[in-house]
Amino acid sequence: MRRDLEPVMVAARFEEVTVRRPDLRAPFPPRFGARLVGRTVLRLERRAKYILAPLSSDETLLIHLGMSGSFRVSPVMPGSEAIELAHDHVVFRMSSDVRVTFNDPRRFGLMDLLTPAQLAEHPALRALGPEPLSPAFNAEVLASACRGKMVAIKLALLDQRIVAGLGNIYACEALHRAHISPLKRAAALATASGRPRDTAHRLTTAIRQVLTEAVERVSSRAYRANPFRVYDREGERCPTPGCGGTIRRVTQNGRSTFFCRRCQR
DNA sequence: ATTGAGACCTGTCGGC
DNA sequence: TGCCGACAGGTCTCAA
Repeated sequence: MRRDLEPVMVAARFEEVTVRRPDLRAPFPPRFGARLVGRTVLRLERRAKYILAPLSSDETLLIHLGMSGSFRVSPVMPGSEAIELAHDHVVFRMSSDVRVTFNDPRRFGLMDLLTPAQLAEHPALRALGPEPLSPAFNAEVLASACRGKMVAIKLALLDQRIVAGLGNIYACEALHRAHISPLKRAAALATASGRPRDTAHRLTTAIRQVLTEAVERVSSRAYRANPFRVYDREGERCPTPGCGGTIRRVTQNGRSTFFCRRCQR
């Protein structure tokens, strides 16, 4: 999403902001539109699953897609009306002559406008753990964050304080690649037998792999029906070479986990 | 402090 | 065909 929006939003000005439905996950801040119009987007950054857009006003636009949010970019054609779909909640008309439309059926998404002080103190942003694709994330860091944790490793991976930006799909996919059972206690990572940190190392490597491939797949628009090895594949054969197991679905804290009991221990 | 359950909201799908 | 429950890529709050 960041890569899609960057070319049309960075260095562009908000010409017009339309809020059709001001109640997403949280209410919009006061004078949301008025504080955007006339401002320029300096950069588009991502942190975990948030997009941050620092503006020429020193405020920062904060965006989260929730479960069902999406953006679409369409050219502004002189004399032709914009197409409006169900659940189009926010429209930005930019000086780059595009419309950027936020669509979100479930309205779990979020848009906020933060002053520098609010940005620095933002509780959700402050609590985030390391970015998984940055050098700050490695086997030592992961193992140490998991030390003493009695929760299942799958749930620890979804905890944004431990690692930032992993969701249900990629937590399942990473554990499968690393051959680690999602049911194992997180603490077991820190005390795994064998070479020191071997398990944690396999997991950090797998996390980097699944995320790197996912970003590549999405930004190249090489879409397939189900590009995942285990997610939403209950009952299918495990894709691990020579495994022969069957993908199972279990529920952990109300979320589905897909894994192979045979090759994930 | 940690953990699990429920809440938020709408759409889709499978079974009867 | 129509209804109903289960489930969905996330996060927050509350209570034990």
